[in-house]
Amino acid sequence: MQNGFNDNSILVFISLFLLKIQHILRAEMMKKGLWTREEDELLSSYISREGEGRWRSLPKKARLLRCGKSCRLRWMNYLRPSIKRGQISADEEDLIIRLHRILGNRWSLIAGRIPGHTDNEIKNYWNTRLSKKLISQGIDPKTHKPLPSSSSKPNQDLIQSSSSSNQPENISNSTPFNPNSCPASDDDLSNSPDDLFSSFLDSLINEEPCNQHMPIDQSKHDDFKIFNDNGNGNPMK
DNA sequence: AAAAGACGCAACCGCCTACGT
DNA sequence: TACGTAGGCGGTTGCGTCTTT
Repeated sequence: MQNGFNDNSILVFISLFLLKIQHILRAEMMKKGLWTREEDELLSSYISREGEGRWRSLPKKARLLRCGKSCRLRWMNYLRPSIKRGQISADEEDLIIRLHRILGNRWSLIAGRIPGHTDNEIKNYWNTRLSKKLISQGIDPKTHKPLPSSSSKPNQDLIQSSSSSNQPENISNSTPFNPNSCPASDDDLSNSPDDLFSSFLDSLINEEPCNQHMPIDQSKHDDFKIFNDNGNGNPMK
């Protein structure tokens, strides 16, 4: 070739082009919408054989016409054996409200403390029931403070906005979690940051006084970031 | 009985962080 | 350091079902 290209480079180019076309066609063919029983069985049996992870390559290996994200979501929210998929009890409902008052819309963190229920399930439950329940009780579901007395009746604007991004007022901007303070017991002194965060949450949920805040070492605990984020639900960089 | 509206929930989308190269 | 990929999260959408008219 005189212009700088040889046969090999043309072949490479064509191969890459065909791969791209294949990729586009596959994306176009991806199925959306509700999962069928057959798809659930394919996904479950594949994960039971190969385990979780590698979601992007999973659909092809499991012979599913779904994107990896869709497979992961289906497994995490519905097919995992640990999910109990039942009615949320009154105790759990109370816990969700307490946790939401502390954590805001951090559904995954809330779900982490409600065994057998997923973040999506709790998010839906909050948006469809609990927020309305609080409004009917005269409580602002965003701030967990009493609504203005003039609007004690359910307010449609509030109902609609209650699902939008919000932040807990009482914690996020005032009292950050300090892994070094307020151990629940002497044993906690040797606990991991996760345990300490858990104890911290427990103390907040139970409204125990915790006023021995010490200088904070944020690097010791990832969950600390939730109290210092940028307002969109994701920790600050 | 049928149409319209409301509701609940599964799933999608876009953005982010973590991690490997 | 920059970039690409995978996984995770919260907000939103859209569809099926239920209720009301």
